[in-house]
Amino acid sequence: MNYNKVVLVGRLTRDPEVRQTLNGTLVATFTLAVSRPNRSGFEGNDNTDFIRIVTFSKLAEFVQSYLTKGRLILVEGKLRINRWQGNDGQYRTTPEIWADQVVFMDKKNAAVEDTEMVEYDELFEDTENDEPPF
Amino acid sequence: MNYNKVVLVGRLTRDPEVRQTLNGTLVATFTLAVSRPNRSGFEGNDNTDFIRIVTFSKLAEFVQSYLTKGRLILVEGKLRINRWQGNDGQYRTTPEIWADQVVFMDKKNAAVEDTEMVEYDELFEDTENDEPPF
Amino acid sequence: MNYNKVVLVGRLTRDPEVRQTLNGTLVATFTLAVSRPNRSGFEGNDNTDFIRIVTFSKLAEFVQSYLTKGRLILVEGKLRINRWQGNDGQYRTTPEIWADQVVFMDKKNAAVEDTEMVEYDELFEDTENDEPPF
Amino acid sequence: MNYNKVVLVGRLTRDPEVRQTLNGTLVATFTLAVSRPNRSGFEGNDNTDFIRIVTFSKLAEFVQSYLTKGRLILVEGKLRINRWQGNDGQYRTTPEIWADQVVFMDKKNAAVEDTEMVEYDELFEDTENDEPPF
DNA sequence: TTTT
DNA sequence: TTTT
Repeated sequence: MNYNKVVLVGRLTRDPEVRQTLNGTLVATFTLAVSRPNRSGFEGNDNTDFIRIVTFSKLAEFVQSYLTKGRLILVEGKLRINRWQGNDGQYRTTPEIWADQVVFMDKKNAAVEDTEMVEYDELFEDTENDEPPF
Repeated sequence: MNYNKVVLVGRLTRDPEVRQTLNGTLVATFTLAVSRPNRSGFEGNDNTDFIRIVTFSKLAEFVQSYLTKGRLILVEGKLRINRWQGNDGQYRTTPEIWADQVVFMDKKNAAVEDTEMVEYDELFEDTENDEPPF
Repeated sequence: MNYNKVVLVGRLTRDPEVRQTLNGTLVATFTLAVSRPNRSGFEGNDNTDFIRIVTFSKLAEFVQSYLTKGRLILVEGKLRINRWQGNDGQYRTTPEIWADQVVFMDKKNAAVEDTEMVEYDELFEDTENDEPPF
Repeated sequence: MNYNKVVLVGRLTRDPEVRQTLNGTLVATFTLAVSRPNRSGFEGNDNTDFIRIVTFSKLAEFVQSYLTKGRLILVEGKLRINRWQGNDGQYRTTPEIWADQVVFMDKKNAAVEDTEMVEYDELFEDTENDEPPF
């Protein structure tokens, strides 16, 4: 009965960092600068949220291959709040987005999801006629 | 550079209809009644959008097994505008949502995505310590 | 208990059309071409949804002033399914998005919502100190 | 060219806290427990994100009047990452959602936005006929 | 610590 | 009828 969805558009503050988990899964992370619209409805750069994005597996490969500092992208994913205890015994809380989709917004033609793409169109090759769909 | 996302919460007007494509893919469809909030910000049932939802494969199985008339659900997917020609030669346009996620909102505990779930938590079993995540 | 949200990124197929309702409200409409990602996860132009967008009042003014054919924008709004009876007595159904936010994706610096922007930052000018926010 | 949108469904961990800013704006805050779906696609309560929600003005009044511990709600808003310096000189980062819409998911009929509701339907009273909308 |  |  719960749901968690985030959609962000912003720019990478740096090139992504790539590492691997113990079991070999590729993990690519980066920070997205998402500026807030100001009073006039137009954006300023005075107020910006810097949001950590985490990607895995195929999507991490895509990130590693195509994303670089300064690129404008759309990220879709889930907000996760990590809670951990510092050396001083205090609990801290750090947010990150576990992305499941990345779309370029600034150059040509690319979007990738963290899933196998289903070939929907192929399913219906036989229905190219004049019948209403329902 | 394009993106298409829809999130709806509403009730099934009937039990889903299930069929199969020529190549054997399961397809389950149903109509979601999504009422519009009225002037006071509270909902009436006088104004309602009836939106056709289409699901495939595993998600269609889930829909077939669990969804029934009247249930309250959240649907996430893509808006598709089908365009087809009627017997009178006129073009018509019918909208539908190709769902990739369904979440129950009215009973206990269920959500299903049209993808294999990645075992994110398992990836990090080794990192349960006091280090900050970044 | 219902909810209806759409987020689209695509290009205007033409310049917006502007008109007024009987009571003087400005209405600007246009069609957004939203192409579907193809099998490789990269976009093609073979498959595109053409989606009618409707804006009112201030947002319509913004659309009239800034949007032109070919521009890449993000639109947020609600999906509405209009149902009407044709001359032949048949019922038809046409979808449209009633937008409440438009963001440029292709040039510099603009986003507008169909509401007065609240000056959140001003509310907290007094809290610029070292205290945690909660 | 930036965008920031979050949609969450979860339960209040406590009754909201209400306060006022120096200039008199009402602020209501609460924590939303959003559980993550587990491997089978069904939810467990072992893994939950606890997400701080902030509301202002009219929406804060609504929250104060209607929301109580345990209620299931949908929240729409923006993700903000606050950065502040602790007594130890260390920088911390705390996430919160600045909500602009709240919808009940567990009882009857309510949704409120942080804006004046526009009377769209009234605008078109004169168009209740058999004409296609475009 | 940050992007345009 | 359609955008890049």
